[in-house]
Amino acid sequence: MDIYNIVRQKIIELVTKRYKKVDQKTLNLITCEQPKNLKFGDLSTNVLMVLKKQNSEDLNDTKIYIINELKSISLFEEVSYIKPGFINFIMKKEVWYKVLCEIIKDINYGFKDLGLNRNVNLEFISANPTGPLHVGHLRGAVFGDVLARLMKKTGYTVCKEYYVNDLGNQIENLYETVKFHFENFNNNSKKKLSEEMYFGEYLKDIAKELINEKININDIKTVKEEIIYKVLNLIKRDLDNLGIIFDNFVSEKDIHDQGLLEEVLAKLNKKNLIYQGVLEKPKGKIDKNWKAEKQLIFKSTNFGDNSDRAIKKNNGEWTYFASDIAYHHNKISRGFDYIINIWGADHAGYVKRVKASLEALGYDRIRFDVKLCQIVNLLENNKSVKMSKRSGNFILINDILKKVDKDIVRFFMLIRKNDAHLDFDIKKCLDESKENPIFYIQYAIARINSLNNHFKKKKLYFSGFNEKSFNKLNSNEINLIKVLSLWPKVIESSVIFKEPHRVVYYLIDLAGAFHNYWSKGNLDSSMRVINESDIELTESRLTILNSLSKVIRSGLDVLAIKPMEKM
RNA sequence: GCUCUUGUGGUGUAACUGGAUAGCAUACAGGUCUUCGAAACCUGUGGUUAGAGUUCAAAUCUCUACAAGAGCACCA
Repeated sequence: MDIYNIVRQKIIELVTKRYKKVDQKTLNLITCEQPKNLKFGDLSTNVLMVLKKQNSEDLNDTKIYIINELKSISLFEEVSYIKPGFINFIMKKEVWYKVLCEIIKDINYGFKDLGLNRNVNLEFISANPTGPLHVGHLRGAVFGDVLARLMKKTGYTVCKEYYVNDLGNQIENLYETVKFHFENFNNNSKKKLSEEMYFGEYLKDIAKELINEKININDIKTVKEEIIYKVLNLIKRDLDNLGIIFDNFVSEKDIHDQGLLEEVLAKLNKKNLIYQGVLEKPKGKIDKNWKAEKQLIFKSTNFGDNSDRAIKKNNGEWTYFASDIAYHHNKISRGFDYIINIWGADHAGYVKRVKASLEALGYDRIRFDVKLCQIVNLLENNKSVKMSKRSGNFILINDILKKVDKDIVRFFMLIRKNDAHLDFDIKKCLDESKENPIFYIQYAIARINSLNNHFKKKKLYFSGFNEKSFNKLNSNEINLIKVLSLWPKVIESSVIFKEPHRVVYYLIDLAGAFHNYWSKGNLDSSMRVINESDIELTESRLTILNSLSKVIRSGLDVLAIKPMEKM
């Protein structure tokens, strides 16, 4: 039961009844929400201000009409009109009783069907299969996983997908590196890895395994496959340790082998969007190696891109972009009508060209959305840890998970909105104090558990929670229900805007509301939850707190974090 | 040069996508445990980069300036 939505629907009904010609756009502007400041009531709507914009006529009659109609639906204690044009409502207490009953009853409280079974392909991480995952992948990993969880719980059919770039120069280099280790494993030659090769002990391990498997290192095709398979297993191990399971891994090589690039090129060619030409020299950084070369080019500027983009290199090989077009084409032909990609912010410049390619292929009905995650700044001992590929200085996810529990890592990855920079401070994660919001949230659950235990120990007996016992509650308790009533909206906006951090912030708020309530008992003993002389009151309070605990658990579950029953 | 992000108290950030007195944490100054868990709570100081515009209403939209970050053939 989303009380705000119920009232909103009612208002929309009233408006359409009175103004037959009112359009959907206007109706969408009508809001019905809990005001930030509760002195304006429990619920507030801007209908009149929205209508005023559309109609020049005097709205006094409308105002009276709407207010009277709303008064008659028996949800409200009071309906009032205030200055700029808000209508504010105060709920009857029994409404909060009903809201509470709903929260108790509904196992999926807060999760509405928003997706209508829409078929979503959610691609994230897609780190190259050249090594285990490192800190740079962490944020996108958690973001994607939690977004998927949210969408699955709200009626979307979600396929979590990982795109494996198992082609190209990097794989050559990977092969060369392993071959190097393979050949130099037992002799103490002083040869060093060359510029292009990959650092990291894991490749020595893989070389050793290949030696043990007695593989022919010059059987390039088989060896490459074997290496990719092994590295991918390292990645899967990391994912597993983070609690992330993918539904599908797609190989770039497969996309090539299936001839999808040719297929896509033919389509674009048919639309006269392909030409042989020379791209302009890029501005910005000066690269001495740059040469003007004739290439096969896609006219992406026709679709809002800043520059046309090469499809084939001068030597006739496909570009990375070409296989990406084919890959997205492949996603759509597999029946997905909603495509979400989660990329690092360094890929921002890539968005336009992929959008352009989809538009060019005529997929304008497909919803395509890219969420960019800003860089994570890893802090250790208050110093920023810089990573670089060349020096082999990588902080692996595995290293982090040795120090910090996965649940805490997940939490901290969502403590900022995706497009804000994120400082990830290992010391703060380990801090078990009020500076650490995850403990603040967990502490609320632990305290509520503790109350339940006390109640049991005292051998008090439940008399059965009902409206009569509910009526013993005061505004402090009702306020907790008001916070709980926001949960459906938090979920909805988290999903619609793809901003899972909202769940985190809500949980902090909710825990705050609880701790505040609890502490009232320190000053005023009548506000202590357990009151042996009034079982009905005690029970009503526990009912609310247990619902609160339930919503916190439900929120933690979205983040895939285990509740701590005791701390 | 161009494109994309982002500018919110001293610091780190949120704001129901345009709503009413901008929320939270930290820092700072005070206060609260013989009693349900003080890993908590309460009170106070302090903020929307600057300027203009649109609007009944702007942190949010538009323009200009300033500042920070990322990207700009091929490679991934």
